[in-house]
Amino acid sequence: MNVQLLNKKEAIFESTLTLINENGFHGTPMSQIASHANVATGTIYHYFSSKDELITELFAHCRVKTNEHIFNVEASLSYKEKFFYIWNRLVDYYLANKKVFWFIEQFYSSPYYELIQQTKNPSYYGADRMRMFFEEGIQAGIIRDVSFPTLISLYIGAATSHVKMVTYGFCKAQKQGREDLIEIIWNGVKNQ
Amino acid sequence: MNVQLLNKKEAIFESTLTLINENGFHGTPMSQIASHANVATGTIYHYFSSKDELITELFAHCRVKTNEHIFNVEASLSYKEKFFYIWNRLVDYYLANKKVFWFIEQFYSSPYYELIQQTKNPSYYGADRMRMFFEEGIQAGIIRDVSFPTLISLYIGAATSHVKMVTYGFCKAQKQGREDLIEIIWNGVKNQ
DNA sequence: GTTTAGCAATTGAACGTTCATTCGGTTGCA
DNA sequence: TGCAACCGAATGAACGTTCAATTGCTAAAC
Repeated sequence: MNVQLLNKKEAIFESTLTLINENGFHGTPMSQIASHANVATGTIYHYFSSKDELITELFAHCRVKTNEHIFNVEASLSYKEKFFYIWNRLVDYYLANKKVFWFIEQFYSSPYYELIQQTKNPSYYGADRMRMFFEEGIQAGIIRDVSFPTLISLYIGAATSHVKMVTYGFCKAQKQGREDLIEIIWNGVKNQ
Repeated sequence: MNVQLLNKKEAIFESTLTLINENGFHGTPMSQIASHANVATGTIYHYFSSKDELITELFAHCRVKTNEHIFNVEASLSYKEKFFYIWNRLVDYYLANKKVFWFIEQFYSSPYYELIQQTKNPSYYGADRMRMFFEEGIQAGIIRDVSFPTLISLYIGAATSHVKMVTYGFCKAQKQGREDLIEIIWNGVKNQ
């Protein structure tokens, strides 16, 4: 697969992301994706066997990209620093890539997600590194032994809620709110 | 509008909720909603002018029902007790009405939400009572003076994330996790 | 160095289906 | 008598997908 082909697939991904953000899964015909990406309708079916596969693969693609970005962290940092750093990287990434954020949100809360949960494709699971990171902190006695879903609910839940607030325009003093949030979570989960 | 009519409208709402949960906004034809609700297709158009209006009104309906439920709280409780009580009511309500929860989630992350944000219909705003409740705590000096979006991100964000975890089947020890969550949030926002 | 075969990439019109919406007619209540 | 509620077949537009035809590239054959 040469560069040109990669570009076409990327263009299809990018157009799908943009149009689904504007019009939703329905309301985004393949023909529209095609013309937005400057390819013919049939070309999409050269890369993806169906609209469902296109959307499902785009989801996996977004997850991989997001994970690559947020876990790109200096090993020399202290655990606490990493705890803050990764969270801020996540919020930054979503704010800078709102289309990715909303596509993932839309996908999670749609029946699509149940479909891919049944498959075993590891690309769909993004939580492994997060789990490892939390376990590292628990085993070192730095954070409390709280269950993984609880930690995720706090850490990821607060990050996504914050991004939603900013996107909806409910959040004026963004910087202060962000710092408060992650500090409250840290204080809640750290030992002592 | 007599009782029979209310029942029909309720039946249409209920069927829409069920089918959209299973198949999404797309994948749920009006004809299917009609037969599931035991009415003719045309009847839906007697109550709603379009599919979009049906979905938008269903959203407002769900929000009102949810708010009615969670803010039904004993005035005699202390602020801290109310803080815990309302949060648990919210989680309970969503867990007992998963279809409502997922419909709201799907709606929020879809382009529908942007549409209704432009309207001035107060039914669509569910945050007012939550804001009042937080302001009450801040003014009484019981909770820290943290911005409203920050409080919402923690309080609602953690609740919805928890419900998602349970629904996805990631959350085994549900009871402990719930208690940990709201306690961590309380400790993070209370004064002293 | 040119030819040629073959396959991947690409096209967009055409197909068949599905779906939101309409509408002319019926029922039932006031 | 009139009007609201209700019906469901009919309509027409939109959409996912297919496919026969074309282009462009690569590499083997000469």
